[in-house]
Amino acid sequence: MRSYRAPKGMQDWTPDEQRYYRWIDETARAQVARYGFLPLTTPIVELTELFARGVGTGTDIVEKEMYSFETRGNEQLTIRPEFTAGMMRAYVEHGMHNLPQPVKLYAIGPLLRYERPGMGRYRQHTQLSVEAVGEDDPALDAELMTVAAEIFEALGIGQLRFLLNSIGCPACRPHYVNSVLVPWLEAQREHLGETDQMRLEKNPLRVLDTKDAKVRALLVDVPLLADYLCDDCRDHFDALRGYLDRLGRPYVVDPLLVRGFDYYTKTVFEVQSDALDTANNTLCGGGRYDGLIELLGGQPTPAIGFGLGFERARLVLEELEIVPPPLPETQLFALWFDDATKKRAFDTVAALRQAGFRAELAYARGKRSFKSQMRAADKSPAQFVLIFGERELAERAINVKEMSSGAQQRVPLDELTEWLRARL
RNA sequence: GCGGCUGUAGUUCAGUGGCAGAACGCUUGGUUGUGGCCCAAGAGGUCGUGGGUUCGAAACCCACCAGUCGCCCCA
Repeated sequence: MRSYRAPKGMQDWTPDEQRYYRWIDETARAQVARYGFLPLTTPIVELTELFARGVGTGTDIVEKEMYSFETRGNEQLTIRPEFTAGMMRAYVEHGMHNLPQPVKLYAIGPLLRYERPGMGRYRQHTQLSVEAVGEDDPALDAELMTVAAEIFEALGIGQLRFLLNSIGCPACRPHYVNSVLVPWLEAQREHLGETDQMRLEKNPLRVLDTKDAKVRALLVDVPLLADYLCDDCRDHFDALRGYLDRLGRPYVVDPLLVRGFDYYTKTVFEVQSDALDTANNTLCGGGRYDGLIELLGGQPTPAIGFGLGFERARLVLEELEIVPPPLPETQLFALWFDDATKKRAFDTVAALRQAGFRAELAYARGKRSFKSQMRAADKSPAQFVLIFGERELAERAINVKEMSSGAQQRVPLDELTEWLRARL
């Protein structure tokens, strides 16, 4: 029989790896809570139409990366490829515009995208998504970028690059794209590679994001959106930079930074790490999406959010040799000699667990040498080994051995709990 | 989806046409009740999968699958 593997681009989180994800999860929750963000859990699937409309029919995600299916009831559903559309659907559905604004929400969970997997890119991956809805104050933009930074700092990850840009709004971007950028790019058309020519047709802004070195060189002269922003977008961007400067938070304005979702307006940002020398070095990406909620049938409502990838954060932690705090591990390990002492060990371990200790028993179907049991105890993380012998059985006591020192002491059973509490 | 590289034990890898290997890890034992070091024994592999070439394939050829690097795109 053939053995099974996890589906392509998907991975198990083994016990050894759990500590990374638990730590990232707990750290993220603690950091966003300091800013008043509250957890929101949405379904892992939504109507396909929600993503088509929200993310944009022209995007790669909607065009070729969604896990979509039809239910027995003929609903067209899609496993979420991102969080924002579903969270905004929930905002509208639950009338959260009636709450004090902004409504600050976060979600953590798996997303699925049918992509070609590689290091740092998986078909199923995990994100923290942080969204603040109902407010267009650039101070909020600054705070959102800051909380992202603080999550990484709390994890001990430094050496990050914060890239920032404004991609304008429906009042100014179309004019720039149609009347300035496209004509300029058309004039350079012969120098563009195949993919950049395609982008020029489909999504001209993305040509700015090219990895083609020749095109990048040309782009030093490209007219920048920054010079064509409307007053509102310019004021917003200037104010955001002012707030970031007040915080002393370093960032780089990258006038060529654009992002893949159709819904972004004004602020876009990315956090990259030099610790990852792959192409997938973006740890965190986000931006403002002031038009999305109206697009999904709600009142016109400004909003901003970002996504932070757990798998990539973990890769950086490993690369930097940052070891997460351990999960709760076994404190006590009980050994025995024969049937009678094993029963006493079994009972005592059960009682110790009831008392709140993490305790394990040496197992064997029948006999097992004491040495073998002691080796098992040595491999366990237990600090103390509880030894149940015939002599101790008679005296209603046990020997407690501290593994780090090898020191051993006889403790009456009645006093065991107290004795251990004083030491663990 | 396109192109390059790589798939041998749980892990890291050796083996380049002639018996499937090493190290580490794992299990058990090393005599009457004590771990780490050491010693011994053992378990664990359809050599990624399927086809082809050959007297003979882990090795050579093809396809597929998976991983990885780059592109596309993204966390």
